[in-house]
Amino acid sequence: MPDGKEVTTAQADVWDAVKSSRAIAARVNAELIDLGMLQQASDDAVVELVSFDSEAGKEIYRHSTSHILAHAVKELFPDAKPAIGPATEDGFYYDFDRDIPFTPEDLLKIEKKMQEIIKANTPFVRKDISRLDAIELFKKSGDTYKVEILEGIDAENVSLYEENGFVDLCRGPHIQRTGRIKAFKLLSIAGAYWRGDSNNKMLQRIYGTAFETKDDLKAYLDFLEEVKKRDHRRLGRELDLFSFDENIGAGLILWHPNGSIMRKTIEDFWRDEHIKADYHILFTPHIAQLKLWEQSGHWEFYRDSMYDPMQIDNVAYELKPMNCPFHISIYKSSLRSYRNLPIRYAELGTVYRYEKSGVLHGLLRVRGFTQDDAHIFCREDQIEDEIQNILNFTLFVLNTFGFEKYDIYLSTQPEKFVGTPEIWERSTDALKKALDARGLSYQVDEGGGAFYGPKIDIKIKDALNRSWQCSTIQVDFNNPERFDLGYRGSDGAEHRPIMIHRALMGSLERFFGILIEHYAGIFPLWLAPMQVSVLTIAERHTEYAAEIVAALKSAGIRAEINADNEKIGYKIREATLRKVPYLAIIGDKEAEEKKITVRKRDGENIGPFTTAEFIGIIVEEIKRRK
RNA sequence: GCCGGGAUAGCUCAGUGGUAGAGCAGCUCACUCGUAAUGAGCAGGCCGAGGGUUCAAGUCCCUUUCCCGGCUCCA
Repeated sequence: MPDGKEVTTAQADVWDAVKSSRAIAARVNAELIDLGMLQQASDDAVVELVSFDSEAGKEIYRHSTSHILAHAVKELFPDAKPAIGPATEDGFYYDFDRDIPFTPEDLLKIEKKMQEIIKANTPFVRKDISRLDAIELFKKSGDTYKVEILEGIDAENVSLYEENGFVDLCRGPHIQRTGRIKAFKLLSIAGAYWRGDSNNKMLQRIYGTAFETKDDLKAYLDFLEEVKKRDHRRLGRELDLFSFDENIGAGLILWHPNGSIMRKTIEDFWRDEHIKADYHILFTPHIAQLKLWEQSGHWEFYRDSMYDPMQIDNVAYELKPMNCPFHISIYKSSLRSYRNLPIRYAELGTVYRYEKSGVLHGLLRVRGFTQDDAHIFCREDQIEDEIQNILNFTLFVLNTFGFEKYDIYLSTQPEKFVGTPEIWERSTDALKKALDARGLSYQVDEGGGAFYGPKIDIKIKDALNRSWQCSTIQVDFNNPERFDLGYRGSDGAEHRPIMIHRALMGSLERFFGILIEHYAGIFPLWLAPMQVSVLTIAERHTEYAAEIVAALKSAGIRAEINADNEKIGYKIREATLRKVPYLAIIGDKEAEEKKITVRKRDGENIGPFTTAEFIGIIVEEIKRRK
């Protein structure tokens, strides 16, 4: 039962329970079935009712809505061939093959037709037939995609669901009647390859979502609105942080003054903390000879997303897509002994990758970006300690930027790999131990490691509970081999070091985009591009206000004066829209008492303070980075 | 890269083959004002770029750049 109660299938009891519940389907002996099939369950079966509250329930509910969508499309556009229509995490979609593209107006028509189908409240009827009969049936109706699916199914029998004359191939289960759908909305139209393969035909996908109540649907649509409001591309323009220019090129970012000062703040923090954590900060070139990436193997694997090499003095040069070969070269610039290890090199290294035009997306997917990269060269026996250090360091950095929830994944040896199984086992074990030592729970992605070593990925959750993968820690057995790295051991012999690649933010640009959305542009004081705006009431206050700004600036605070010929309400509004954390308001009272009245971003008034008191408060808050 | 939709003033957008518009922002002037928009005036455009159809193109057609929603991809 949804409430956790289990009952036996004395039919009458079960039906009473179903009637008084919001059940959508049932799970009998762990198998999901239609409610209508409950009668066939044996008396000793364990029955659980599945409602919309469960993932399975949502999926069935939304999948049924997608059937209704297909039914409506079929009625309105008989030339459209249905392909597949599953539920997704927060909705559903259905793919159709049709020569004429659907328009937003079509969507409204389809919604209307769906309402009619729901209102008719006809039952979903399951039919079990042989696979071959089903193929015949769909061949007759010209449903070539269904035929193709059936041809790929490895079973004697399949099930069909029919609802008021509309038949679809489906494993089920479904809701009992179309009237069960209480709230749905079609959201968008997009292209999608048949079976997700870019060699296949492009179909038209209609996205939608469905909920059990109108209120829940509204809450979801409100959430989508909130996502839109926080869109870093929109806030990036509104807060004048960055832009793109058609004349410069797709996926190439222009950092405006406001964005740049924030980036500088982030970079300063990053570099300072790395130096404290015994990393060496590096700078390396943006282009280098192609042979470096031939040697690293990147050219072989990622040629498609690397820019074409350029010929310079008859030598092929390449815009760098990765920083590792440079760090490796620095490692190799001197003989290393076991006493030197670990050596930690860190760089905010800007790399260029040719991303397909269609995937570019604001700051989140670009063609030029800066990795907060580090490479650690260590002995095998140092891996565990190093990973532990990195984990602590990573979580500290993520916390500082306001991310406190994350999912951690450990990826293990894939089918194709370099190195020996023994070293894979030992280092994977070291990663596990490091995670356990920090008391971090994680999921294991079996076989999900890169060919060159196991890795730990950390996905952060933002204020809207959306997941973003930023941090990655990867052990590398490949590059030390390819670049013939060595160190002199205590035994006097030459040994091969292990490399650990690691990024905390991943890409500075992308992380910045995520930060914008996480904070909705309302940045904590230490990051805010303008920290204090000093607003004058009238012209005669300009002089005192300028004194305050000068004092704030000399204390390292980002401050400005707004002595414009405007009313105070206007100035407050203007600064509030720019999300300036503190507004100092200067009028006769303040000028006379040599004090400052302060209005916080949320509208709260504090003070009055002397300039020194106010500076103390601000500096302290900046220091705490909260 | 693929499918679909777009690009008009700094921003948000209207303009269905016949004289390029609005609001906000900007500038000027007046008001010197106490916690989210004072009023008036002015200026602002190669209608993304290139080609074509037409007496006439922001509007129709082709090419191209860039953007948006997805798909595929992401060291």
